[in-house]
Amino acid sequence: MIETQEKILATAERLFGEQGYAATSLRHIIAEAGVNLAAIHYHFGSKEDLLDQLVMRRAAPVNTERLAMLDRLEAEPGGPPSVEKVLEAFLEPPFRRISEFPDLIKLMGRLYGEGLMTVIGEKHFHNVAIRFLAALGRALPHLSQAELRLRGQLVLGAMSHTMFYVPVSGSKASVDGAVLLRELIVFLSGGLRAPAVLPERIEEK
Amino acid sequence: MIETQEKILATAERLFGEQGYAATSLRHIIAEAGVNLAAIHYHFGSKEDLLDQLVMRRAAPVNTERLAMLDRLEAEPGGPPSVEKVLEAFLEPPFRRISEFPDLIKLMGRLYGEGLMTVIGEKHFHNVAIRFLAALGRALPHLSQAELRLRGQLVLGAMSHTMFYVPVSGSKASVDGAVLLRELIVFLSGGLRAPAVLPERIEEK
DNA sequence: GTCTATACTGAGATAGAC
DNA sequence: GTCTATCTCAGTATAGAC
Repeated sequence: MIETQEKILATAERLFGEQGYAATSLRHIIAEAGVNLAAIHYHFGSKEDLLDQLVMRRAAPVNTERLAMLDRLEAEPGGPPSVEKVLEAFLEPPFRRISEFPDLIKLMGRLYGEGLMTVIGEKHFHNVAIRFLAALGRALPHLSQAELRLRGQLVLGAMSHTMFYVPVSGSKASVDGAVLLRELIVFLSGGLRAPAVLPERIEEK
Repeated sequence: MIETQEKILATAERLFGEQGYAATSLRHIIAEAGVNLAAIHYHFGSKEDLLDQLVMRRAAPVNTERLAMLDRLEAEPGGPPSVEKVLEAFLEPPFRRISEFPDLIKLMGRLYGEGLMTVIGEKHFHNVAIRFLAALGRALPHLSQAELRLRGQLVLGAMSHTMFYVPVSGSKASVDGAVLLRELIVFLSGGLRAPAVLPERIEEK
């Protein structure tokens, strides 16, 4: 069946989001999906490859949107776009999807800490990171390259932690995705605009 | 031997920090420590309990220092301590130890994403979080309780991501712990001081 | 091309001998 | 306190049925 792949993807997406990648066994996935264990390896190769395809199925359109929004911003006259605009182009596409794919968003947040985002991220997000870091640099000329990269990591940290930890549609204090987005943009642009503290260049490579 | 416990703790601390908790097997630990597999379960109960004890052995003095620094700040005359001072009391104790325990610091950063900090954190860090959130609230009277908690999460996200990702004594662009500390304080206080965006109270509980 | 049955290796955990 | 043997369950690999 061609539906086997889809059943595996949908079930794995849900279980990974609910329990995390490491805590979810392939046998749990196949039990809930009603497929055979070997079907996963036939269609996806390995557990890690399943995760990769699962993440990229949702993340690819997000990255396309991010770059399109950045393109539009940079085509506007009046100098380089502001920090807030750049952050919005980066954060709005994922956070708009929180209500539609809450488990997937939470999973993405998890992956940073599970150390898996290093692998997946390097493969699929590198060009996005380059583009946005450059745009941030033009909006923040007072920062050196080294300090800009450092602060870019802080942005990623706050973003991924938000995706994972903040209850978005859960039981307790649920927070709207749009509210989270505004909060992140205000907080992070405040941090990015702070004065430079690295007076000179950090040792490179 | 009483040294068995210590050998296990030291080896596990190193391996967990290098490879992460999930990726490190007990059999790998015992091989490098030169002890028997069952010794881990005898002395620590389980892999997760080993992690717990290992983390708290280093984190307990850090938390004691944090609270002592906060006590001193709040005893000073002249109104509530500034955001920067509160952040320094929270961040300086762990970041000062980066050169001494780089693996442990990296491990702590990992744990947030591996979902294990929720368990360990709730048990051992709750009182610290309460105290520092209250101190931040007094320094930031323009924020509602809900927005304060939200921004507190962003602080934790940036901090843990920094502990995990930023190369501190590694191969590439190594960054000094003191530099990271200053960068974090400047960035996070800039974010925390940003204007409020939640006009009213968020649905509670 | 798809899927199933089964086996292999390595994981954490535990009971019991010493 | 320590160690051997063993249990269950994980991810993976493959032979072969449809």
